[in-house]
Amino acid sequence: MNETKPIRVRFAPSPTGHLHIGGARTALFNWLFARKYGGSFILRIEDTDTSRSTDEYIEAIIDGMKWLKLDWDDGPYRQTARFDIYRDYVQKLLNEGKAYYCCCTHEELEQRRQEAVAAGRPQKYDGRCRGVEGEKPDRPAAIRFKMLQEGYTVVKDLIKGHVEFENSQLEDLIILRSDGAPTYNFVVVVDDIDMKISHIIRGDDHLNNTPKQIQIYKAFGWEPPAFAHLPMILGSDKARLSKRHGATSVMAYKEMGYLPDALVNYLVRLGWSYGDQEVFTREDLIKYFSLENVGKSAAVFNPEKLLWLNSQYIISSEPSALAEAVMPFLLKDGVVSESAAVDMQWLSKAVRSLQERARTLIELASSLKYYISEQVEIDKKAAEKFLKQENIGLLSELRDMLLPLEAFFASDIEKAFMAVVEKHGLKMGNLAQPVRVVLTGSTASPGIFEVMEILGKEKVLKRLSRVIEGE
RNA sequence: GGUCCCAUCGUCUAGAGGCCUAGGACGUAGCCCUCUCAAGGCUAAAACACGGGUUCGAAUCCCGUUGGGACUACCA
Repeated sequence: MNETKPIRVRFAPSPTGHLHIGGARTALFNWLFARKYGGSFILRIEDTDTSRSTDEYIEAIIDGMKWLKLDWDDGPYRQTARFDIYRDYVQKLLNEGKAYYCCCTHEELEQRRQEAVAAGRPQKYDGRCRGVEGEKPDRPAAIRFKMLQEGYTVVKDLIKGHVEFENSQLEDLIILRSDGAPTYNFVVVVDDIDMKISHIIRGDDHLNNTPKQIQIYKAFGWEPPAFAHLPMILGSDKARLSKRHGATSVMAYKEMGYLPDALVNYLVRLGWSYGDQEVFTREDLIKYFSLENVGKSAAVFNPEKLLWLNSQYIISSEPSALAEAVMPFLLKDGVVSESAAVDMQWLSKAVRSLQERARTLIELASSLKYYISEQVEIDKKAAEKFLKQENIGLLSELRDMLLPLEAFFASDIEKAFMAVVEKHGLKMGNLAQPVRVVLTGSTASPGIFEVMEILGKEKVLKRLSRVIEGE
């Protein structure tokens, strides 16, 4: 890449909302790039729009980054803390005649835009204040950057390739608002130079901003960083992903019981691939990641595939780690009152039996209920189908066989169970299903002997008796 | 409207001119396994947007058309 400059990349969200799917993917690619090449990953909060930015959203974004385990080496910087720096640079442009005061009001600007639309002309600032350069006017004035109008600007993008823009299409953009706050296209340039960013990896919604920014770099005599514009993430209707497509906040996925590694794995495959491989550890990703394998076209976010990946991560998790991860969900549901009250070794065993049956931690917690709770609520339809009178007798016989058991392992239980089955010339399922309904409340569960072992003799007998006695 | 980007199964993608009878994954359907449900295994249906070139040969290169998206703020 660049032989001389050290690799430094940044994620620069504006705190006007939670960390969303698109932002997280941008952060992830930057993070991977930094980790891959031993560079630095910088977090910079772009809060120059003070009317829309909040401290709560800064916290929310940081929470999201932490949950995804995207650690940064430098920052978070806040642009509102750097306004003096930006103003100095604005002044410099002013002094050099590369920027000018503009007294056009919002209303005037808006009116001229309307007229341009009506006349079918390009909506571009007409540059009327360009002529009246000089000292600061008495009226409120913004400061515009004098955009070069001749020739064209080339963006050499690591993903999109060679992209040309005609300079005459670029307008004199406002770099300092009349209230003294600098604007995005200006501060982003100053910061990326000041923070010695080597590669700007961001969404391709910024591709059109890039030639404007390149002109600002040039006005200062700065060498721009390398650019890499990532394709967008779309909703199912191919429109830009937004709230109406469902959950877009990263933390919403935490609450829905997704594992951060699963979400990271899903996100990285949106626009990037490594042959036919679908599941990657973090180490894999760092090892294999490359901007060269990033695609150019937008990707539709597919919740089904994310769900599948999550199930894969749940299956391959350590039961003990999963038990820890599911605890907040058990507490939230009131299944357990305090985590200290749970035997984690036992819980891990219960979790292990459910791993390949739960796609999210919520599903896991939900199934765990029938292991943990004292009694179980029996599904009405399941009861109608399997708890008929003739089955109650079988349950009673099974209870009699279980009663004297001293060891209550699956193998012991199976012997008792099979004795009843064989005595009546039944099939396994004839007894397994009624027992399953009694013990778990539903017709679907892990293997019945395993369920019984995990529940333990006491709970098993209690639940059987409750049904046999018809309470 | 203008500027820019993009275009392989429904979706994510492999594919860097002959390895393509277009591969994998999710989802869907069927079968196997089986005490249920999963997981797992096998199988199936499913795509190179269209039209012109270039070439002995094009999913791959070029042009156009169409379609989608982004930007077009004193938002970022």
